[in-house]
Amino acid sequence: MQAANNRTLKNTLREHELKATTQRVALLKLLESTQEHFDAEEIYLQLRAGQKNVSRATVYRSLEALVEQCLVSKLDFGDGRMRYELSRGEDDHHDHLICEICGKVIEFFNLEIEAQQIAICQENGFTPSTHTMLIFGTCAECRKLG
Amino acid sequence: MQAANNRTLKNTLREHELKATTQRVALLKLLESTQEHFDAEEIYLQLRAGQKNVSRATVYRSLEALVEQCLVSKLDFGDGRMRYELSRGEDDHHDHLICEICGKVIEFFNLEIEAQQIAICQENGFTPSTHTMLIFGTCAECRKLG
DNA sequence: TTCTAAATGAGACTGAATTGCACTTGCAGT
DNA sequence: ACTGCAAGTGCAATTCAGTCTCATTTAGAA
Repeated sequence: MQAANNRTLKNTLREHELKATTQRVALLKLLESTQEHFDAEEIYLQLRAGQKNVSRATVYRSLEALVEQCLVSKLDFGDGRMRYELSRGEDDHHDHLICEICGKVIEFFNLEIEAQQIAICQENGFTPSTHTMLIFGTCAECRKLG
Repeated sequence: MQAANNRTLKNTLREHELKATTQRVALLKLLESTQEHFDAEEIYLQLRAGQKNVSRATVYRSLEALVEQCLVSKLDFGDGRMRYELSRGEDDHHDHLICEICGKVIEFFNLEIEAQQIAICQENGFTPSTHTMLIFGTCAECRKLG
């Protein structure tokens, strides 16, 4: 949404004890500029297309560091590639509807489901840390076209 | 649970238009004998340990065929390997709690969550086909030991 | 028993992700 | 600003799950 400038991005990185390298700033900037869920290769290609010199290894290592600092979320849509999205803070949890036709991703959050999850964990003496919920199917647009 | 004999397993395969090869029978028998969620490599090694000659390619191809026939479910626990479990029929849907310490998997089913999922899909004009829900955390035993 | 489409085995191959190592750079301390 | 060096990067080699090719074998119908 808001286009944070490089200074802000650098500060964000430093606040999380990460060196503010040009590669990391460019990567964060890219993720900030989109609502899409890119995979590592797409991020690599986008950065290259934007005249940034980055290697794949750096993309992977930077993403790992950003995920570790909770600045970025790593998503597994079950197709063999991990996706990444900027996380909007600690309390930004949401789950995903994924269109099997066009690949579109719709985010959602449901308090009732979250509550039930906690209840289920309690029933099983289980202490939850994270959870993921994916609903696959067909989005409205693809349904019309189909 | 019940130990179906080879004859039954062969019939099951034939009912699903799959040739009842020794490899497939052995694979089904293995899955039937456990509540664990093996990955392909574990299945391959178990079959080999049981003096069955099977190749990795056959394990993968057989699992694919069995999943296609809904005799087996393919599960993605997000660690880069797919797990497989015998499915107990069309209406056997359940989700999973996964212990991050010991790897134990607890199955659960919650009608309220299922209902909410349907509601969410309707709100978004989304037609669901399948869904997965994983809750990661620490199981009761590991919590005690921790 | 014979025939043949389907299935298998062995190993080459793919694609995402990781690693080793030499080189570069952000930045803290002067 | 300059310097030192740990942290970060680039490249290429490697790993690892899974897929594919193709020659050989086999289930099961005729």
